[in-house]
Amino acid sequence: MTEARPVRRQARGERRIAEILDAALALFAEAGYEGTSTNAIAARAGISPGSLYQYFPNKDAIADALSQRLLDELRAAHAAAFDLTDVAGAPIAGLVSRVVDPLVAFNVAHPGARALLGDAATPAAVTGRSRPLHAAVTDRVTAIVQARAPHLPTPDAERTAFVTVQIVAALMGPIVAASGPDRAALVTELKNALTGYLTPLTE
Amino acid sequence: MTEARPVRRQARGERRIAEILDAALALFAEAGYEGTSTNAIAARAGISPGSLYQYFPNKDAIADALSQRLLDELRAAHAAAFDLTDVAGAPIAGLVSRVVDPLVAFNVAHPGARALLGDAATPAAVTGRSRPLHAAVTDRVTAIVQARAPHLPTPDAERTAFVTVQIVAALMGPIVAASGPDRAALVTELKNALTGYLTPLTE
Amino acid sequence: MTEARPVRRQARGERRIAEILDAALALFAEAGYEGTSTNAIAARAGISPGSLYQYFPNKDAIADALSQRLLDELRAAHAAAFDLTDVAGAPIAGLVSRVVDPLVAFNVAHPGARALLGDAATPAAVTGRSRPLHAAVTDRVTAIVQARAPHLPTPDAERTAFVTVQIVAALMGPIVAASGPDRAALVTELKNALTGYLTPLTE
Amino acid sequence: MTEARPVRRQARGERRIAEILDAALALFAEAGYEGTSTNAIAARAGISPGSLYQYFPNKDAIADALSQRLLDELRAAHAAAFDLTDVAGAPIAGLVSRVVDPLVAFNVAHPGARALLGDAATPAAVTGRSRPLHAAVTDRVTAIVQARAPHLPTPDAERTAFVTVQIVAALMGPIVAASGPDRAALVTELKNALTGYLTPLTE
DNA sequence: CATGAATGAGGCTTCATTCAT
DNA sequence: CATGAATGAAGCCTCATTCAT
Repeated sequence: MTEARPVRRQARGERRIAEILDAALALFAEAGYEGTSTNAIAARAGISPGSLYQYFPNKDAIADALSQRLLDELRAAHAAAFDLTDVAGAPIAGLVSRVVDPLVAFNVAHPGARALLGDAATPAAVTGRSRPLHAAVTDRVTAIVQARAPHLPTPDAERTAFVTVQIVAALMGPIVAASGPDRAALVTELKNALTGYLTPLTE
Repeated sequence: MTEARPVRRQARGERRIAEILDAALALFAEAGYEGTSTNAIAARAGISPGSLYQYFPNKDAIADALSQRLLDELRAAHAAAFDLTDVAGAPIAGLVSRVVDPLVAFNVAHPGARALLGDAATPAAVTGRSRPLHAAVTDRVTAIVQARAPHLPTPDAERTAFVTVQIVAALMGPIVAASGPDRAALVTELKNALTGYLTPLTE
Repeated sequence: MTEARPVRRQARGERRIAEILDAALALFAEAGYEGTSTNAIAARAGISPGSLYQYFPNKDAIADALSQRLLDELRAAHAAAFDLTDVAGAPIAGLVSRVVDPLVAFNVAHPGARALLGDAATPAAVTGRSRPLHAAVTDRVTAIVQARAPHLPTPDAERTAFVTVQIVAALMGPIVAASGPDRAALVTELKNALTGYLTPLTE
Repeated sequence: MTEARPVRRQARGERRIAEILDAALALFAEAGYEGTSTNAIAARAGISPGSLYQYFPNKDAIADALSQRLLDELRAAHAAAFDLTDVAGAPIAGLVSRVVDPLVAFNVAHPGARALLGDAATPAAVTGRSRPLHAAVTDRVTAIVQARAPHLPTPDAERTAFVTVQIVAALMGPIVAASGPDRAALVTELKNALTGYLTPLTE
């Protein structure tokens, strides 16, 4: 019993954090980062404004923690769906599917992730926050590109990965927003675009 | 005297409006839409806050008018650089260049257009504002797609145009932000991506 | 008429500033610096919180401006009541009266000046604000001390002035708070203390 | 078992109280009364906020208890260093030293006492708290004054004591804040001032 | 039609205090 | 009696918008 407490306490704390991040994620998705007030996050999380600050020192920290959480989830999801061992000679189209499908699933499961993925289009300087999600995904894609096209100089691989991620990010919003058949169609387009873009690199 | 005035007044009014939009464009580029205050716009435009509201009913209206103005300019620029008459059998790569180059030139000339182009990634619901620029560009691209691939059903052509525009928009930010050689490299990537994406449609 | 406006405008602005400072002075006197909210100052000044910030960038600036205003008034009052030309051989007791009386009159006329005079006892580090009033008065007293006791090394004169001002400041609160006869008695005590302290320096 | 506990409990309680007051004293010295949060006091005392309120009903009560404790300590220190039996015909300068030295020692040993000594300059009405320390010291000084100048009417003796204490308090801050040689110089000045002030009373 | 002072709601954050465990 | 999460009022400040001049 005396041992159970810290656990339960800690558990409660982590649940609270999760609730706050859930609330923030939902609101960021609805109104963006700037359009979401900390009081609104607290209210949505079912706590008082003061409580919010027991878990996060300020609004930015919430966004950062949310980014981190999404990043972890994304990493886990992607790792589960994709391993780098058999990339070598695989056909591009298949690779693209294996990269895109988990990403789409993830984003559909987490609408609002995009608000943190941080408008690819918006310079970080403007928002004042970094975009760890983006960077992490780009790193991952760079690795895949280099595994598949080993002859490509690193800077080129990085640029390719960057462009790829931008394209994916650009279409993820519409994909998430679309309903069943439209979504599938957009996903197909995305894959076609990526395949068309990446195929020449390996020839 | 009473007859001469309206003209001059109107002229002055339009100049004022242009100045306001110039100011807004610059500030949106620097700090984003939310990060830009109407007072700041007025100050940059060299007028008082009260005067600003003589020309625009609210902040959103400024963004809308700016979108419209950019749209007009873009349309004009694009029309000057591109005509639809010889699209029929032209090679895709060339077409892509003819579409992309003026767009890049336009965006480089108008950094900040992107703040209005409205983060392709950000649903209009979030910003609360529509994205006429985007829609107009998409229409234009749809026309080109249909001219080049007449057999494509209209919905497909529209989707293709949409995806194309998303891709362009997604890379325009980095392109504008990049310096000389990096910018050129990114433009090349963009063209490659578009060419890779669009070529299969005509086969 | 067209010329009158800027003047009236400016006049109104300065009146507003004066009203704000009056309100701040009264409230600082009642509740101290920390105990006084900017909203309270605005309310007492009969304006909205927002208006307050049209004239001052933040709370500290109000305190600083108030210090400056009090300083100016004090300087004027003291200059009017005291000149340095005949200090040389004057008897200390008379000098003390000539210094103390205007100060007392000033502080009685401006209760609350003390809140800015900045609790001699409170290190500036704590309040985060400097104490220009104090410094100015000390400078003035240093000058008088050096005029009366020319042989005194400067550091000693400065320390003497500092101690003098501390003593005056320490008793000014009670003096201002006291009623007629008690006040007079305290003023006499203050003068006696200063005379007793300063007389040996000139022998 | 039930009988043994109360003692230990009480002992522990007093130790807790002492720790809280220690923490409060340190923090008051660093940041002043208003600048010190109860949570900070609890943290510094190594307990939880809730526990703090088990010992004190509110923040003011902490300050009051601290005042009381300082008062007791001061009384003890002073009683040890000074007895009233031989005051009668003693030279003023010596008396002053015997009063001032323990006070300085005490304040140096307890920086932060001043925050409670309650800015001599700040009316109690402002802080909302009384100043028992001040009152007690004044009583003590009144007794000394009356022992040394028996002919002085009580009200005069009280006023003299009050002024004396104000002067001491006014210089105690700078004295505590000063380093070695500067401190000594200030202490000398303080003694000179008091001697100059008090000597005439006995003639 | 210009001006710029005025407005006041609302945002982020702190903190004295309470309460469930 | 300890804990520490929870509370919510209040503080400072910003900004879209209005209004007197």
